[in-house]
Amino acid sequence: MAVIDLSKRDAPANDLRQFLDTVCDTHELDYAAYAGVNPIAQTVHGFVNYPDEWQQLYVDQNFQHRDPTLLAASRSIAPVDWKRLHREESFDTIFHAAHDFGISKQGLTIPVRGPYGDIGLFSVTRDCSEREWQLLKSSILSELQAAAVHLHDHVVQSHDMVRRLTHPALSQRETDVLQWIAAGKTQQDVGDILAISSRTVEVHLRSSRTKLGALTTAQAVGRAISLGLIHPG
Amino acid sequence: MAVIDLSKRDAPANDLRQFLDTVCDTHELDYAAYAGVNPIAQTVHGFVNYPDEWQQLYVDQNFQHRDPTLLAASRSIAPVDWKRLHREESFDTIFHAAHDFGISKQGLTIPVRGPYGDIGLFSVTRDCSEREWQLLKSSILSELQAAAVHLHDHVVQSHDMVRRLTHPALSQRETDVLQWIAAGKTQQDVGDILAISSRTVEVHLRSSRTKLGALTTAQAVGRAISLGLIHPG
DNA sequence: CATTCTATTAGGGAAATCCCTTACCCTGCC
DNA sequence: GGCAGGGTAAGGGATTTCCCTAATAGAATG
Repeated sequence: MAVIDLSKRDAPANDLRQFLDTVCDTHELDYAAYAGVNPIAQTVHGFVNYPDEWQQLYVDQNFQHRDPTLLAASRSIAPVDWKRLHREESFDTIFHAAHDFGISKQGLTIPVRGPYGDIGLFSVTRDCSEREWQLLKSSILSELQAAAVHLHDHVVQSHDMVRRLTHPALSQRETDVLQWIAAGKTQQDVGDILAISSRTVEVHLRSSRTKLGALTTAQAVGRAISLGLIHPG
Repeated sequence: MAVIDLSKRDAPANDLRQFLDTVCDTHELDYAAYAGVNPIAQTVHGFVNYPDEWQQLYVDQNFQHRDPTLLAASRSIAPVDWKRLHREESFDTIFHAAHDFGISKQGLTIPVRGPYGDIGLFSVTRDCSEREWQLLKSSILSELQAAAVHLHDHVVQSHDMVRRLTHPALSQRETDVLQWIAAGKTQQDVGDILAISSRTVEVHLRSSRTKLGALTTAQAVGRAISLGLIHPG
């Protein structure tokens, strides 16, 4: 098994980048990429070994917000073969450009989730015939999945992402209020239930929205549910 | 939290039970177990190939609430070797009892998370020397991780199907609107995005609420997310 | 011990949502 | 054909939410 134990190293970006290279070398892959999604800050941190020019374009164009491989994988449990996305319009938009940099349309993305809503997305590509790709995939998929878990675990352990997420911390009152709102109560209802003014309820809601990075209460409810902070009512 | 034995309810569970047996046979393991945690319904769905008597005791004693292997794994990204838990008091409490049924203290639990807060916990055990265990573990870990993902994906897929069948579908427009609302847009924003009046957006929202049995849009968003009809924004 | 930060409480006024109603176009059923 | 039902679209007016401001208490920091 060709998994480097990153946890035994001081590993900022260089080691992660090197880990991607090692994965590619040992598994006959062209490129590998890791993207860590922080759902609260709405940020994506990535490490890739794609050509610098493609990397630059990708970032400049904000592709991470509409990359169908990332979107599909972030909604899936199992690995997503990009073949499933070939029909989608947005796929062509991005991979037509990627092709100019020698990046294949053949690849897959493996999602890994942590306990605080954090998502790691590990992608690899390989330019070859479809039959070769299927053979390669089936022979290395489980090792890639293990590598993805390893990678995401390591990034979350070392990155400050975890510190914000492990203290996701809605206060008791904020959780109470949001839970009742998710249960379909109005602010006035919640005020009556909790024996406080509806204006106070609104303040708790506002600070909940701020902490969750949500623009509206509806978004905050959705996010809190997906983070396991409250339950759907 | 109730434990539901899938093997006595759903038909496909027999396949899953058989899958556990296969994993044990091909990887020289004693026992395997899967527990699916549904944070919304507050239930644990499990199937195992442990001895029936142990299963019975486990359920009767509500061990799922304090089983340290499940607790540790549900907070971890990477697989948890039970060795790490041997010091804990709660571990002895349960595994002293388990030992009477021929279940080893040597094992590991692999967590897998889905996009809606759902967690799958896949555990395997093997009674052997520690050195043998380490060797076995390193040789099959990645395959076990892949198996865990496969299991959880399979379980969630079949449950989703059930939920989708018993719940009314939202129309395309309703889904569009609700998805944008969940992404933090206002009704006016959504109207601009979809090139319709904000009043029309409101009508779609209202019929979404009606169909989902929700009193407010926030509740509808929460419910739609938990039903997998839209994604958290 | 002063200071800063967060949690909790709340009011006035602007902004957005929500309810009721109308309208048109489909699709399916008697 | 006629008609019921659902999807889509929209306006007027009542209700609710949201933003700004502000006070108090307790915990953490220096």
